Amino acid sequence: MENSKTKPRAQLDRSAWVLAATDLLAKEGVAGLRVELLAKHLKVTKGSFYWHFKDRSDLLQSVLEVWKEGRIKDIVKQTRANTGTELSQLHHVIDVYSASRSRKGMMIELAVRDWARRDDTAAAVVEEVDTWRLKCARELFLSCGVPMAEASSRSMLLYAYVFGVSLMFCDRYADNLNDLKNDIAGLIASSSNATKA
Amino acid sequence: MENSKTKPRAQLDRSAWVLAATDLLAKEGVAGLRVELLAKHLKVTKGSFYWHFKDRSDLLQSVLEVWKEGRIKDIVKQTRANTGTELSQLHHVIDVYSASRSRKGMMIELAVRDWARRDDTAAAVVEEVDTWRLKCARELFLSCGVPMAEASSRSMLLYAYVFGVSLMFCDRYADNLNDLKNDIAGLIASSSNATKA
DNA sequence: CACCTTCCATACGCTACCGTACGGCCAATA
DNA sequence: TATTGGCCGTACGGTAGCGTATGGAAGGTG
Repeated sequence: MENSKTKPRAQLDRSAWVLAATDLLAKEGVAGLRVELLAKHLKVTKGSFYWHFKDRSDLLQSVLEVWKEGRIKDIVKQTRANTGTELSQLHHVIDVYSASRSRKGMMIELAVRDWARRDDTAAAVVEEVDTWRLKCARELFLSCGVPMAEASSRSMLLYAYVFGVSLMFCDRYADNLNDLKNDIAGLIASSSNATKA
Repeated sequence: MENSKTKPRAQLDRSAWVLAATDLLAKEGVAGLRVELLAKHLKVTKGSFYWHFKDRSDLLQSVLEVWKEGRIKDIVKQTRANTGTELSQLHHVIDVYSASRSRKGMMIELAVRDWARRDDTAAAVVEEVDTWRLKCARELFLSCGVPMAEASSRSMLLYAYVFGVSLMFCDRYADNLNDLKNDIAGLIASSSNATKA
């Protein structure tokens, strides 16, 4: 019989560790993702950790892998547009990836990207995820009738904006932050060549 | 007589430490900014460090302060536009702050912003710098004839894009990266209401 | 020359962390 | 019930980093 999750003494497996590690990564960054601290969060000792993982970098590798798969699955789901609704789908993507929407997801995203600035493995993962996202967004723009070059530019602008705005503390500027974000979404998505939003 | 900088045995002062610390910050992030490592880079021991600084956080505080002053001075310099050239001035700002232009400056910027995600002091500094930058950019847009709300939106978009694109590894995507960046700059700066670019 | 101030080196204790060795608990199975 | 293997606790050595204490070199000043 499988482990019932009602059991107080649930055994930990790799995925539980990776999940908790991702949480800690979001809060503290890669440098703060330490195995003994993580073990304390999971109410066990590192003896458990070194049973499931060869070493710390083994965990980090798994965190990256799981994050990559999740992000790729997510982006294809979010950009699967029904014909004729591509424009609203674009706004949906901007909205979903907007910082305040899923704060935790964005914290992970930023931690991974900062990680990637100094680690080639993480950089490769980020690059792969970006490639998927840019590809999906570009196709949405193309479906809206935007020409190829502009579709590429707007896709890049879209994601650069989404990540960049989460690096700013814009929560403290505008009284009407939602209006401002809607305006910006309009600037990114509304094309001069395609259907007027 | 003051210390001549030609002396091989130049005494270190606070600013020399802060300068080197900023370099290390750019490379390794806040977590990697350690005093003994920094001392090794400066070919001295930490005995010197603790003469000039009370502790590590004293150094970090100074790094933040110096960075803030430098960024504020820089932004008012970069956005001081002659009448009639505001639009080209906007493109200039985008170009200057673009990632590949001043790689080192952007690495510092990203390190500080990641730092600010977990430190309130750093967050306050970043917020102050952002306020200045947004204000200066907004005024440029206003000078171009863009209405107030749109000027705010475009300013936010501008900086979010600039920081965000430096988080992406776009060097590996486009064969014609410059064209793509120019296109994006056009999207940000060219307004539907103001003078056509 | 004697003396003081400035700046740095050395040595120390302390903590946090990594990875390993090994022993113990518990459930499943024969 | 006896045994086995999966999972975890404990203890250890080793490293890196922080901050302190203290001594020493170099240069200015009386």
